Amino acid sequence: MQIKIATWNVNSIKARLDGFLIWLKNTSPEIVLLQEIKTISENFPKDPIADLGYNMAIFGQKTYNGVAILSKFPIEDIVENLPHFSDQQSRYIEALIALPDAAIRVASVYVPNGGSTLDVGQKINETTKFQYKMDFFTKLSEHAKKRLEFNESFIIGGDFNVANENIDVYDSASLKNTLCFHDDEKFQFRKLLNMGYGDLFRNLNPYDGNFSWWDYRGNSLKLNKGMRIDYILASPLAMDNITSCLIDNKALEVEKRSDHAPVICEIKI
DNA sequence: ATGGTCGCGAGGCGA
Repeated sequence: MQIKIATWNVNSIKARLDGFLIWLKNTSPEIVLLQEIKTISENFPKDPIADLGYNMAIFGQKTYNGVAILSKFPIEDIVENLPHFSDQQSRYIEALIALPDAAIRVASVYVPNGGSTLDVGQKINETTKFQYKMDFFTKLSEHAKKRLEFNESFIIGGDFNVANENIDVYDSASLKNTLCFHDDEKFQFRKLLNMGYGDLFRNLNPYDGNFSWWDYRGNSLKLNKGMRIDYILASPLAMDNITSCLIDNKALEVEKRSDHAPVICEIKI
């Protein structure tokens, strides 16, 4: 069988609900990894999503952040938060999806934005936010490394808040070492690649400079001044069975759009 | 231009 897995930073599930439900019905992924749902779990719009045939694992938070996993198949072994990281913010949820004749582990991750980089003249709390981002990445790497010992299909999708290569940003020269394109952030992200996880979009589309996020400000989407900061990463075992990966820009052709586009992959099971 | 535009929640913060 072949299944479709999508990741999407929706920037509030409630503000996005109408368009999201249409997209969900039309796209019909077997598994959806959501970030920035911006609601506590109790207020997540479960009913209309369940009506479309989805089970849900929701790790919400008031006002900010919040991640979730939707699945047409049973959701088991749910992990909330990165192990060994006492996080006040809801940014990581992982689960085992029980497919008919197999299982696949998936995670939805929302890496901290970082506030600003450690360049000269930044405020103390801003450097704290950047350090929090670095710490989060370190714990994510440690956990991802440990998961490789399972030797199973493991998919990590989400908003990593870093563009990895020059073609992943609209102007690599002017953005050099700015937030989300800083060498320290790339180093953290590349640790995941170097230990064996594959960046699906980049592996299947080596030269495509597509973006996944555009700032609401400055008419960025129309000018295509974006960055590719949303990824689907796959463990080596899963990597061998990926058949496609695309960024679904059409999902942003709605009145109330997110500032992120979904990323969708297909995998043979 | 130390701005801009969203979402949350009801003023200012976070992105």
